[in-house]
Amino acid sequence: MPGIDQVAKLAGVSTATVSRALSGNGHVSEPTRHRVRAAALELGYVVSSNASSLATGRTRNIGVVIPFINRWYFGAVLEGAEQALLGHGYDLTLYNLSGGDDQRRSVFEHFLLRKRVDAVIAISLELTGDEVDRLMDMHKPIVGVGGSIAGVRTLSIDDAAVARLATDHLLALGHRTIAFIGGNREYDMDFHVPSQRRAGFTAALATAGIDADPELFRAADFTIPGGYAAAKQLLGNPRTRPTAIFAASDEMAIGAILAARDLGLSVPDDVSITGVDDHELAAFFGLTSIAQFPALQGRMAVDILMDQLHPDHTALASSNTPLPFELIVRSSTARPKL
Amino acid sequence: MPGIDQVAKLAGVSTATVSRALSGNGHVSEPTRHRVRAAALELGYVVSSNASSLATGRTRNIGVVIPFINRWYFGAVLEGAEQALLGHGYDLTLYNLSGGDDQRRSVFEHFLLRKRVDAVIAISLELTGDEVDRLMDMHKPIVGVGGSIAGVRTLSIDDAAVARLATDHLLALGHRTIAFIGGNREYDMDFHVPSQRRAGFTAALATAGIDADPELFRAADFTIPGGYAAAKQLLGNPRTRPTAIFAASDEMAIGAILAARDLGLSVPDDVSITGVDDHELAAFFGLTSIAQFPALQGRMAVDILMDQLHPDHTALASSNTPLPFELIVRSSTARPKL
DNA sequence: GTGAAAGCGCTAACAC
DNA sequence: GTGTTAGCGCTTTCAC
Repeated sequence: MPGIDQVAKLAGVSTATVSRALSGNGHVSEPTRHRVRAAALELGYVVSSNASSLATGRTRNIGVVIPFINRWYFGAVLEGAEQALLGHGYDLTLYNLSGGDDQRRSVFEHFLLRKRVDAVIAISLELTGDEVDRLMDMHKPIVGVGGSIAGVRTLSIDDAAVARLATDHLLALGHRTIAFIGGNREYDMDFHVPSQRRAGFTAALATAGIDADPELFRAADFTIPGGYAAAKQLLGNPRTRPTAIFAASDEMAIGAILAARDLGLSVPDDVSITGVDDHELAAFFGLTSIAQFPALQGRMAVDILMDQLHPDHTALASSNTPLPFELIVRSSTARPKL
Repeated sequence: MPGIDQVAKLAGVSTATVSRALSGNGHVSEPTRHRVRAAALELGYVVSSNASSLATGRTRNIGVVIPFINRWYFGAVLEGAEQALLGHGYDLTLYNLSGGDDQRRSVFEHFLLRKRVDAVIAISLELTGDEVDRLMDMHKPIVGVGGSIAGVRTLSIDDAAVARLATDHLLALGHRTIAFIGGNREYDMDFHVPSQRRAGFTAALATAGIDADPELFRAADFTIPGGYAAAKQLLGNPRTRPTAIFAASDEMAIGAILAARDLGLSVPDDVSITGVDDHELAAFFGLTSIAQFPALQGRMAVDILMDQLHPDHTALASSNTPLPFELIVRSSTARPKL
């Protein structure tokens, strides 16, 4: 493991020059730069990020805090962020907060504060004022994805608007008896995504002059089996069966499609179904969905951070940037049969 | 951001004592230890991991290199590793190698060598001799999951045995015309998992005195849609239709179940289907599967690393540890109809 | 454009 | 059991 001094010796310059030549900070003549590069290459020299971080105060490492890894949306955001960071020469340190409050506290109190990261990206996590303050105190930029956080730059889709769009699509097709599969309490913790989607759903119905029937609401856990079970309940009773279902996630919508099939109902002839996410399986199931673009969300979070970390910094200190979403109509929705 | 010297001042001791008291290395009297802890707490002091790493040469950070994030198996291994590392006070830096050769090279040449990680876990990646050497040169332990690598401590299931077990299950039920859905070249790159599973399949058939019919083999991409398409081909022709399908992954097996349903075939009455993984959806689909335990695999990899990093080090330098697997029989397999 | 030297914040000998 | 001190390997003024 050669050090900077060996490179300096080999190139016949000082360590200061090596540092400048390799980092691009400060002026070095072309010939010198070349000699240094050659020497570094020959020795297989790679800077020690610790020494460099200690000297500069910057780590080129971003902490990403995320509640799940193995759910499509979260994995996709993570993937997007990872690619973007790698492209900028940054590392990504992953903190998966699936372990409850203790773990969350320990991550915030010990891990993130060790000066190991330059900034943090929080995915679908509503940071507490205290958590934000501690990071701010250390001058660590934060960007949140998936909901707005007081005092923090965030990116999020307008969940109520998403739900309204989905519901309006169903209404426009002529549906009047529309069920909603939302989330249970556990999933409402952080940004109340399920509640907000339900609110948008209810609002859209209200605008169309329809009262939301509490019988047509089911809570589930954002998974395929959860959506399946909820839809079975909704669709099983022929007297109260809705002509359409809006599920707050594509996974649940896919579960609903499978439930309809198992009940001998045809989608969309007997029941129209729509979800949210544009999950990788949505096309396969012909699922009409409201796309949000998780990989893009990850990349955007990184862009904002880079902006904040590197002094072009036009940055608005705190604000929420709305994220794009888009109705993708496939074969799971149609006019209701007369 | 208070430094160690401030803590020292407040506690009325030297920085060395603070370091000892906080890290647990070296002897400090109980009262002193308490005073130091109290001072640290009061100031909100957290060690700078950079300074500490620079001084000790250890980072308490592990690099994890993984080809996919958003596939169930990989996500689960990652999750397992992450939990285990957090528990040991280690950070996890994630390198997702989905971007092709250039990215892979850059990760190995620049990122992993910056002395930022103490060790690396490679998931389903067959490291080249060169990649191994460079890491070894830096005295960085490596553990591989998912296949054996020359000179490296690895954990892997015996893919051929897994396939034999699945095939034997089908044979024991009385099936004689069994199709195999494997992987295409792209998925065979690293540890030849698809080829090995195919070999096990063929071997099991041979033992039963059956020649594998090349018409009953289809390559797919380890996804649900891929398995669906392959199964449609296999099951569509009534003259050549197999009575059972063994898919090299649960995702493909689930696709096959859906294909069978779409063709009006009953599972398992008309066709038995089995997969590998015990995917989180396997139970939902009643899929018979060979479970491997990815989260456990991640945890085991971490345990081995901890062992290697901390001087209990009974460690066998290089060897492959077989991983457990287990047949889980559900409702997707049964005797063939006469 | 380049070099000398003073840190960055901590740890680990080595003394006492 | 605790303090002193010399680094760990870089970066960055400040001179020249």
